[in-house]
Amino acid sequence: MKLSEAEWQIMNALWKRSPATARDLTEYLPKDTNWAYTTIKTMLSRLVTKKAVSERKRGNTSVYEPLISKTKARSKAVVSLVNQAFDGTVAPLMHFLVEEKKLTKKQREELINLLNNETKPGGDK
Amino acid sequence: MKLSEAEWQIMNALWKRSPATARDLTEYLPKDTNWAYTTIKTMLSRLVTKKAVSERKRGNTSVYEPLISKTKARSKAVVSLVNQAFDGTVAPLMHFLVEEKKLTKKQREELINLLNNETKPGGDK
DNA sequence: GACAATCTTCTACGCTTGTAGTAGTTTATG
DNA sequence: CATAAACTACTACAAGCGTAGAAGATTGTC
Repeated sequence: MKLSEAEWQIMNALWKRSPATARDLTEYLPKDTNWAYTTIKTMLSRLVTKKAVSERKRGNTSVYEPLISKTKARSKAVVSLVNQAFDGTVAPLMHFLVEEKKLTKKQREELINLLNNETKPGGDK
Repeated sequence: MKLSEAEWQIMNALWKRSPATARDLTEYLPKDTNWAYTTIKTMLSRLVTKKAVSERKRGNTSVYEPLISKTKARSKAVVSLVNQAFDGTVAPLMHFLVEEKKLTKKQREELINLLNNETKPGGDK
């Protein structure tokens, strides 16, 4: 299941504020996202169809919750990008990031740290 | 200008083999891409319209060439991903890559090296 | 209880994408 | 030259996406 751009917006909002009604979401979407209420509903329905989001009724109002984790979605997205644009392997992407994106000294140090600490177990897989 | 998935395929082929006819491309596309010749032509036309590829005639045959660099396209793609899925900043993506993707010892060392060598100048911007 | 506010479900519509067929034009070949 | 092979330009068409309106059901308020 691949998320479209607009769907990412919704999911991002939902990950921030989990059991949420469509109305709630309006506040958690980027301020420059001026979607009609029904647009949000449409996106939510589509996400429900895709099984990316669950829907449950409280009174006559739907309450939504993500069914896929942010980590999972990110992972998918990264894999797609890598396959599409980086010959299918992560290393060139890393390379690219390190070379192209000027990291601050701090960021660089932090990464080096991360890299030195053997791959840590667990996390939200 | 954002490239679609299929467009990436074409561009990747074109970056590998630059002045190329549609026919040429068939050989540079992933072997599992069994597109009809006219499909490739359609994609190329669309890319020409988008100004991502140039078209010039040799006899009655079109010869195509990329107008945007791979680096540029990659950059765009990374920025999109970051905005969409990583809160707009590169660091979390790096984090993610380092944590989620198990890198080999070698890759890790290489990266540390990269990180230590102050951001080098130039490259194909 | 009547009216307003809110929700929900359906329907819509133009644009992009993936994929390709058709018909007509050029070129190569016996 | 006649015919085949290769190209081009145009058209098509279904699915997905971004965006939202309309009509009907529910609920809150005076």
